[in-house]
Amino acid sequence: MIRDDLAAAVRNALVALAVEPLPEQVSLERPANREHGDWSSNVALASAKKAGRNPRELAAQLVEHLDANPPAHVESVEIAGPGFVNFRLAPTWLHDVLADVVDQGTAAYAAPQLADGEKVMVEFVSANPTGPIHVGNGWFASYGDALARLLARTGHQVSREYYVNDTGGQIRRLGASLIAHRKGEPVPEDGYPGEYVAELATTYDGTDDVTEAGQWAAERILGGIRSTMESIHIHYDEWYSQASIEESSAVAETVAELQAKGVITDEDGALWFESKEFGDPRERRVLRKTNGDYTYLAGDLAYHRNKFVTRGFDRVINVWGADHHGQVASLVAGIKALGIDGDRIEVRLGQMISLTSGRMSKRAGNVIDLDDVVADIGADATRLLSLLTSIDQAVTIDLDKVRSESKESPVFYVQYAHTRIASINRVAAERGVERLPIAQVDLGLLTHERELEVLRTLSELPDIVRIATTDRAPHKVATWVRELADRFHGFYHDCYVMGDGVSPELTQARLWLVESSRIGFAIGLDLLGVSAPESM
RNA sequence: GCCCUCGUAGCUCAGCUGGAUAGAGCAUCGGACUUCUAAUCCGACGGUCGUUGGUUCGAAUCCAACCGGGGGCGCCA
Repeated sequence: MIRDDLAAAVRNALVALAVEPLPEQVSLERPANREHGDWSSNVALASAKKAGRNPRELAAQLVEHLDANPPAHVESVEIAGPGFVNFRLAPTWLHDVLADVVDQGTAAYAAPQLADGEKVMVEFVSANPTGPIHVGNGWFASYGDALARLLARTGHQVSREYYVNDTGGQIRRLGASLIAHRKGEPVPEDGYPGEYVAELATTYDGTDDVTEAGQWAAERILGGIRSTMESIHIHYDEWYSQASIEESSAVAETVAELQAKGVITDEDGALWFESKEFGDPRERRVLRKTNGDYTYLAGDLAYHRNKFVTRGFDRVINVWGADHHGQVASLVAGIKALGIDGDRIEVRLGQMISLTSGRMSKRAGNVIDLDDVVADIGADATRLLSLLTSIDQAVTIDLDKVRSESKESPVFYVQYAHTRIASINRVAAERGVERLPIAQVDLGLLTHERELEVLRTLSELPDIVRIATTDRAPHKVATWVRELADRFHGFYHDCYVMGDGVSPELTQARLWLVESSRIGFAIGLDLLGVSAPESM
């Protein structure tokens, strides 16, 4: 990598100049402004003070040294501003990038191995099976799946999981609603008035037991959720039943283990977990109620003990909506109390998704089913739309706008760029133009600014993948893919691959540039779970 | 009240482990189709980065306070 080469050269220069102490890292970045060169280092600014030197003088000495011993591809080194060291490179460094992309291909390019097979579970959505999932759930679904894809690409062994809350009060309320519908009675105040319940009621032939009815309905609703997930290409490895945990001895065992560790107190016949000792801002939490029932927290702790201890996951990432924020501290406290390193659990809280018509609520009747959106704009647009923004952002969706603009959406923009690649290859085949082995092609002919922009963008992908993974921020990949599409459209417009006086040699070089772009799109779109069509 | 989170262009959002003149799409206005399909490209317009202080050579980015939006503080799940 060019950056490593440049960093090494700068480091050597610092050593030669006897700079003490040497900075731990020599940072090299791509300046926002092209006039500042291809790569820039602030090392003189960053280390001058500690070394007791003047930043500009240090920078000048660095430049002098680097000028005398220029790294590969470097055309000039300049000092700028308060003490930046700017490198101007020959386009050959980008030709190396092209060769590198093609050489490594979709499987290996931009696949930094950040872990050595670490077993990580991503649990996401896990919406109660009391109704179809809505666009807000879909937002987190796309996020969780894309994050799982990133982790898989970077050397993690990933498992996707949906925790099915198929027991408890909301299931009984669902059952009560179902029975009310069947009897033609009004749905209870705290019940589920949705039409889907009425529809289910017409086929329910079980007893009037609310639990039985609720479980029956939940199973059917969950079936719908599964197919909705499949429709946006999300495949869970496990649909883990809360009931299965609670019906097993796992909850009692977990609480007993905590008791054995002396972090449980018994008061008024209830068992309390002294959670504050483990970082919970709340003093303590009930694990077993006076009536003998275990609380949700107890079940959740048993579930997480199962994830770590029984199933042996090294790391667990839970993707939750911000409305579950209150649960985090207690859960983490409980995990620590069980003797599990708190660093092994991560809870990513996504900000709430609202509609321009207000926050989605069943009462307000403005819940939009994910199915409807997928039917409207398609799986790809649904996924990319949600992956364009960070989950830290509380977004507002204007559904009418999404529908009316879907033809001008980023999805079409990106996919259209990809189809242009296919189209170039198709026309090349029609005209009998064959791509020669890259070793026989003079990539040095690629000097048009549009060509170089494409290659610069491709050069950034490995960093993007790394940062998107460590920041748990797949939207960075989406931003990158859009940029690649932007660059490629520019190239397509200004640089014909065939005809129009383009020499056969230049055609060859450009065909390889097209191929490297194809690889870039393939990697980026696959990480997002968006398809890369050959035609539209 | 306490805790978390967000506040960037008319709208929807990038940029945030500090870097040099803050970006994109949409909207508005104006250009480019005999080409590998214009679902594209080029240009213009548009911002005291919520406010005020602080740290720093340098702050949209870090810190503090305040203002505003959202969320959370159950023997619900």
